[in-house]
This record gives sequence, C-alpha cells and structure tokens, in this order.
Amino acid sequence: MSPRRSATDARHTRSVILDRGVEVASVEGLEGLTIGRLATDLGMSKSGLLGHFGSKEVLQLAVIDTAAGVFAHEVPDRAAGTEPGLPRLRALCAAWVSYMERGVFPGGCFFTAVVAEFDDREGPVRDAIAGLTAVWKRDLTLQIRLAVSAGELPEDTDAEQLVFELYGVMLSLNQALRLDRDRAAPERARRVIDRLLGS
Amino acid sequence: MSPRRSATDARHTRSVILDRGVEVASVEGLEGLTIGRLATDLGMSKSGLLGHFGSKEVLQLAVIDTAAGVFAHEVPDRAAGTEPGLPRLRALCAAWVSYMERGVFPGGCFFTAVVAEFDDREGPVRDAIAGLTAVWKRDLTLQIRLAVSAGELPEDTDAEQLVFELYGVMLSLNQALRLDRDRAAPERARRVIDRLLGS
DNA sequence: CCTACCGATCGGTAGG
DNA sequence: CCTACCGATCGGTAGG
Repeated sequence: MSPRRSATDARHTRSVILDRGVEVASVEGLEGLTIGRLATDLGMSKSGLLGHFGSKEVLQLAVIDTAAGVFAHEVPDRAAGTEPGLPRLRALCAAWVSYMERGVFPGGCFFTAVVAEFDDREGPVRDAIAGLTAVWKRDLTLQIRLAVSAGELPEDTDAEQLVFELYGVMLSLNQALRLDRDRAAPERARRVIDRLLGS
Repeated sequence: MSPRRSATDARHTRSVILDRGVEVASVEGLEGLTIGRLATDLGMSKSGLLGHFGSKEVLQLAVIDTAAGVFAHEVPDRAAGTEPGLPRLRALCAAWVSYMERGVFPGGCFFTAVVAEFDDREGPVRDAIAGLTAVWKRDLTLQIRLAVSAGELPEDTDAEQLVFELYGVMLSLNQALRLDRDRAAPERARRVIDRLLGS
C-alpha cells in the first residue's frame, strides 16, 4: 500500500466515500455526516478523506449529486421506455412508489430527509437541493401537459396542482413507512395515484 | 440578582428556555439544538440551563411537549367550537393549513422537521414524536368516522386512507412553502381538501 | 494517502 | 443559578 495512488485509484476511493456518504446522510442528515465518522467507517484518516473534497460543504454537494444519480437510475430511467404523456407519468409514479417501498437508501428517501434539514437555511447546499427538486417537478409537469395535449387527462387539468398532489402522496408515503412502519402505505399511495391519473 | 431563585422564578425560566428551544429546534432540528447555543441566546450559563432538565434528551422531550402544546392551541383548539363530524373535520383542516401558512414556528412545521430527523432512530425522542402524530391521526380518523355515520361523507369512505391523503397535502404544503417559497401553495392545499371533503 | 496538530464546541459534572 | 473544568469530537491545516 503505497501512499501515492494512481488517478484511477483516487477516483475509486472517491466513489466509495460518496456511496457510504449517501447512506449515512440518508439516516443522519447532511450535517450528521461528519468527516471523522465517515473516515472511521471506511478505515481511512480524516485528512485523507477530506483531501478528495477540500471542505465539508464540497463533500455535501458531492453526496447530493451522488444521491441524485441513484434517484435518476431508480425512477426516471425505469420509466424511460414508456410513451411520453400519461403512460410515462404512470410509470414515473409507479417507479417512485417502488423506490420508496424498497428503501433504496437505508434512511428512506434521501431527498425527503435533506429537504427537511435544509429548507430553512441559505447557501449552496440548500440551492442544490432546491434545484434538483425543481427539475424533478418540471419533468412531471411536462409529462402532465403532454398527457393533457394528447387527451389522456382532462383539458382543465392544472398541471402544477397535480404535481403538488402527487408530491404529497410521496411525502405521506415516506412518513408512513419510516415513522409509522405502515406496510399498507404503498398500497394507499397507489390507490390515490390511480384516482388522480384515472386508474 | 441572587443566584437562588424561587420556584416561581424557576418555572418561568424553564418556560423561557422551552419557548426559545422550540424556535431553535424548528429550524436547526432537535440535535442542532445545543445546550451551549441555547444558553448563549438566553444569556445564561450552560450548567444553569442544564440544571432545569438534567440531560439533553430530557430537554428534547420537554421541547417536543411544548411544541405539542402550541400545535394543540393553533389547530384542534380552534376547531373545538364546531360540530363533531364533517364541520369539525373541515375546521381542523382549515386551521391546519392556516398554521402552516402563518409560519407559527420560525422553521415551519415543528413536527414535519423533527419527524424527518428522528424517523430512522430508536429511543424515547422518536417514540414521543411517533406517539404525538399517532394521536393526531387518531383524532382525524375519529372525526371522519363520525362524518360517515352522520351521512356527511360517503358510506364507503376509508378513514385511514383519507387521513393518509390529508397528511400528504400538509407535507406537500410545508415543502412548497419552505423549500420553494411558493405563496400559492396554501390555495392549492385548500383546493385538494375541498375536493376530498366534498367542498 | 498519512501523522500530528489547531481552536472551537459538544454534553455533562464538581462544587459552591 | 454560577465558574471552572472534563474527555470527546468537530472541521480543517501543516508538512510530508
């Protein structure tokens, strides 16, 4: 084990740090994700770990990016094969419920946790989180508008209103799963979605 | 200013600590609520503050209790004068939206924040939070059942399903207000509630 | 990537 | 209610 590694090794180490960082942050939050704890988990020194990022804030931003990649892989990518409009929207919601139900992150939905943690703060971390949720809401809005244009949803559908309601279903689902340990919650979520999107 | 105060003074100090503690915790969370920071805010020593509680966990539990009292005053108490059943349920939801909209706590809904923080942990703090939300859900379920019995809601209404949906509306509202700073969100929430409860 | 270290802050205690 | 202190941990740096 030489102290100097190749760029490939460094990239690998970085991705190991980020994968573990996402897991820890989903449970303990992005502040609870401490450099010392993460270093101990991975059997490396604090300064060795910090060398990959430079500061805790840069680490937090990289963790958010990594989690966004996981979400993209688990939800939008799984719906990518379906027709735009209502079929795509239904597939997105089904994958979203499944992502919640399967507990992809050990602390439940990563974004639900960090939104609650950072929604009252200022700075780049808050901005990154808000930006990602805004993009996701815009994707959903687009599919709703396509569905309306295609006559798959009523012409008077308020796309932003529907996104507001779908988001509420997912937040309620996450809380029911994590806090109440309610195994019936995914079925409840699917029932609302079927009603909102016309079964 | 003698160092020994009367029991009345001590009670007053305790309530000042808790009022400030609820404010801080709604923004920073119950872990971010540190004894040193709270003591500095109030111009007292850490040990003087801690003497009222004995440990941080006891302080956290007392803060949760205080927040529950504020919520009770802001929501169920405001609906207490209405007829049980659908009128009560509508009044409860209206007060709940208003509580979100007015930003009663500086960090938005206290419970939304601490649920996200503690839903993956174990221990008395988690249990206290889960217990309070369970009681609140039971209150809502009861009013729904009364409304169904009185013929004010359809006979096939699934009370727990409706609570799941109403909770989702409030969680989506809190996120829209805090993260997206969307001032149109309360109106969106009212629109869903009117539809769910038959305008 | 490491050791060794910095000042600041954490929850909590001793003793008054 | 205070001062004075404890060991542990925080984010981060120096130097290699």
